[in-house]
Amino acid sequence: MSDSPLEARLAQYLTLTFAERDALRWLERRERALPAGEILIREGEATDRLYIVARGWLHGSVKLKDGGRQILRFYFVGDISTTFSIAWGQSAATLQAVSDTQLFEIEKDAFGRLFRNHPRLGALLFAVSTSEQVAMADRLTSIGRTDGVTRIATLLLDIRSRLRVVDGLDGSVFSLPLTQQDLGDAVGLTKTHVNRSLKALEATGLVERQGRVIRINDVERLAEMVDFKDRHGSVATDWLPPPVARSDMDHTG
Amino acid sequence: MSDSPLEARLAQYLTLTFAERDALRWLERRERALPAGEILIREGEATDRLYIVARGWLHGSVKLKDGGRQILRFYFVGDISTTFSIAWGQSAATLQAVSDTQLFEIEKDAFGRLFRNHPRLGALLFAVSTSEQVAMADRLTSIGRTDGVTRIATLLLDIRSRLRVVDGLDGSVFSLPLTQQDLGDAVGLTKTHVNRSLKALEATGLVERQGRVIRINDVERLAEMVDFKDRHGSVATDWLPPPVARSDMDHTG
DNA sequence: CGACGGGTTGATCGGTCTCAACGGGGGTGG
DNA sequence: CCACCCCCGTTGAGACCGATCAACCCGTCG
Repeated sequence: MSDSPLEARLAQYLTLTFAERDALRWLERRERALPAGEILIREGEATDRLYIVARGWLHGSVKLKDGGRQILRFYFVGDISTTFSIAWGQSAATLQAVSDTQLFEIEKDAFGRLFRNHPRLGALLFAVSTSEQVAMADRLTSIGRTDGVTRIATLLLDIRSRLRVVDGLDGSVFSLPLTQQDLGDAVGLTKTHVNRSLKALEATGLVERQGRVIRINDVERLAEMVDFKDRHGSVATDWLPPPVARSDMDHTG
Repeated sequence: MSDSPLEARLAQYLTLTFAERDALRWLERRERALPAGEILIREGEATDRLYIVARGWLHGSVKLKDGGRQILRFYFVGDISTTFSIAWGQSAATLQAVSDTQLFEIEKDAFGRLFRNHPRLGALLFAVSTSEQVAMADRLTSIGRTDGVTRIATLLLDIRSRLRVVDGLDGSVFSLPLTQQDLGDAVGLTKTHVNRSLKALEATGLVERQGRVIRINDVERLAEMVDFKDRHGSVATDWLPPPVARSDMDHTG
């Protein structure tokens, strides 16, 4: 695996300097494979590591008092698992591979040095993190105020949109290796009702299923119907500080 | 108003250098008052500004297709309104003052320069932003999977916890200048059901109300009952890069 | 071949929404 | 200064969405 997922992601927003690209690749040295279904880290477990997704995807979840589970977000190629671990010495969520996954493992220290050596990247990562926060706010709205069909449709559109950015997914057909229970844990429905909602979605003709392969027949219309906003397309970069001069190149901080 | 709210907030996590404190104060020059109920910026409106809360509090909300409203988060003293605006040229939410508010207005450019001149602060702001994201994830869980009483109780505990950090609130009595409609928009309930949930909460004896003043009689037990986790207490700073040397002091970037 | 996990469907229950009405308090205009 | 009104809080009755409980099917795997 020679491609750098994080570099590829950030390069979508910004033309990176050689030094910046170098620094990003420097982070991505310790590679690790994680088969589908395996758990990377558990809620509450101590850690000083972060992970960059290089292939496949994962989800982050928490256990509820009543034994249930809430899936909080998904991690796709180029995402960094800072959300639930960087602000504490332990993980605030359980990270589990949805599909076969390839990861780069990095120390929090090295991530910190990135802010020091490449402040423009630090600021860009801040912006990306913020856009993810807005995406989570959208999910909050979806879960809090809309019915089952809308929640499911919104989730499908969101996942498709992410896979598009990340896998270069061209059309509107994608594999969704989640059980209906998983979907329910993500949108706050029981598996029973997820099933009914999926059926109802299919009945509109806008979505088709064949096993765990999803086809969205009319993305525009479905997005309009459920008031979906794509937050993953772009990020403002006009406010970023200039990149550091070449002579400042340095990995050690 | 001579105190620096952002400096005070960040100093809770870290001993700041003189240069860092200076840089933070440098951001807080353009002051602005906003009376309770006034709108700072509307969803979709173009902006290149951020705001630091110096006094009072606000909330950020979005309009729904059906005419409803979802309150996404609250902003307290020391918070920066980066969430809904820094990643785009326009605001993703409407910001409205809950109480009489004092703000510092800053340009996104100046915020960007902070990453350049004081990378340690940039990294710290990243960490703080991430912890807010986890707090939002908690709300997602609360709204998605729990009943009305629990949602309201969780919201009350969260607000109290924030006011504590920020206003030095000592006990468990605080003023809550929100209508029951507002509370409903925050937790995803109708005002009718907010009222019933509040009544039910009072019936447990754990919470009292007198008008819009709330008293939580037994914080521990209530937190235990609704599985509330306080995310605002601390932030890991061991991974931050070292502060810049004194000679690097500079506002212009 | 039996066990198991996931998908599907039906029946019933319950929490929340909707619709509706009323009361109180504070602000406004006469 | 009083009357009105409007917003907010409160309470009730009925409808509805999604949860719960339960059963059955199917494919896979041991």
